[in-house]
Amino acid sequence: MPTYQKPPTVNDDARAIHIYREAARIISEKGFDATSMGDIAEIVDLTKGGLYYYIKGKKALLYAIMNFVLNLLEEDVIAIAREGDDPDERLATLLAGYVRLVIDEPSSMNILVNEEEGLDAAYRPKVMERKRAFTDFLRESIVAVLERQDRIPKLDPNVAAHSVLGMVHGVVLWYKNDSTIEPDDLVNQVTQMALRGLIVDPPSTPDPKVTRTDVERSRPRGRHAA
Amino acid sequence: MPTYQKPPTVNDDARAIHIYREAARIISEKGFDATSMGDIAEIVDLTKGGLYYYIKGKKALLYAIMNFVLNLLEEDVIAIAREGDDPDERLATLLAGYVRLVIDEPSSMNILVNEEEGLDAAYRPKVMERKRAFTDFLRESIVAVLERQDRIPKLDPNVAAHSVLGMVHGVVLWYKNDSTIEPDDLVNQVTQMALRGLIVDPPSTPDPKVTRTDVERSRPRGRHAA
DNA sequence: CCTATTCTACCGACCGGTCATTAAGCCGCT
DNA sequence: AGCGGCTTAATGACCGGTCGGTAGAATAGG
Repeated sequence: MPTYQKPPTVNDDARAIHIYREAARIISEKGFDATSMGDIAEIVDLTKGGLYYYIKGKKALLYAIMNFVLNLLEEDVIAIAREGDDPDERLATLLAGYVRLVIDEPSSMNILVNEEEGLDAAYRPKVMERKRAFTDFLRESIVAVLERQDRIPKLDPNVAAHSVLGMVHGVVLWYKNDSTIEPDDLVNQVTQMALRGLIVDPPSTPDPKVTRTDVERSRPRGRHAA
Repeated sequence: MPTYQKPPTVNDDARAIHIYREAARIISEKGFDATSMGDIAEIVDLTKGGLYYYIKGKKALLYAIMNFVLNLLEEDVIAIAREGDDPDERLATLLAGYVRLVIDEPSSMNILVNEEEGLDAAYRPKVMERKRAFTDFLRESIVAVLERQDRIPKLDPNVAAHSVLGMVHGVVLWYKNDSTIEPDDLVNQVTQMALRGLIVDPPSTPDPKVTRTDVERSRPRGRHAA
């Protein structure tokens, strides 16, 4: 049992993060199953064996990526939306923040949404619970808005919530940053479309300053994190 | 060049169709890569080898499933929407038909949307072209509607089209037929939500009689079809 | 300051297993 | 007898994961 503990070097951390991000990118492109550990090793200039110095296993890697983006979701989107009092404003903030997250972290978000079957059975419930918490919050926010209107025909909050989710998740499948439309514009348009589907007279999209995703705060930390 | 053509027997055809549909179901549940030929053989009561009497290969199977649902899309959704003259009505018909298709054929639709990476490079362009044609038609239908309004801020037709697509595709991920909401209801609500996002004063959802998907007309035909 | 030891970061070979695909042959029906 | 419909068995590719080993940097001892 060594008494000396080496302080964590900056480089270790940077290397690990680099691996997580590159892995997320390639997994998002090719799919989890179709991406081999060799593929991942190659793009971070390691051999497969070397990769296992940083990564516990393929399943753990997937779980780590999902946790990374779930942290962002809770800290930078949900928490901020919770601060709002007015239901309309709250929903608008929530939606804008969520769209921004999808734009800022398309790879991880894509994986979170589309690769749940690849999760280890031991991890799955934890991820599902956190996803459910978000869906619940979104649905409640929608209900609060719908209650102040008398729409005919009645809109089922569950249908509404999932429709909005689908709309936002779809962004990851087609939006490329180099296209003609700016990220801020996209956030605005998608948010407005969703709100108009729900609210008769929606507020304008909130100021983007509060919705910018803060990557640094939620990255995976330490070796074999997650 | 044979002069005699064996007429297609009912049984061959029925068995093949059964295989396609069961395969679509299980692939949609577990994902294409995670579904082995053994899995598919098992649920249709064959051995892996026996399956190859009906199927040319795994890639061809995927391609066949996609073609099956693309045929439905073109024959039962696009064609009918094209008949409408009024832009608002046309868009409403198109959306309702598309939602209905997603509800009627969730497995194949899920595969069409989410398993494109698994396609053989030789097949991919053909599938992409047909998907693009649908997206184009949807976008044009949206443009025709938007042109009659003066919305501020301007809605990008591309953003609008893809948002609507995402919304509808999302249905497949959460809607279970045994839930409290009826399929007709769901078609109505999703269509209305999408239209409200686009149109100030949308028409009501069209009569469902014209939008019921006709499976028999677009199934894969013959041995090793596709 | 020099040497011995330990630790970090990584390599390359390899293993057990799974998978898609194919070949050869068997069985029952006509 | 012959063929359609199927089974059994084998093959080769690939994959996730393990392991022994090692160059070199860091640390400790004298």
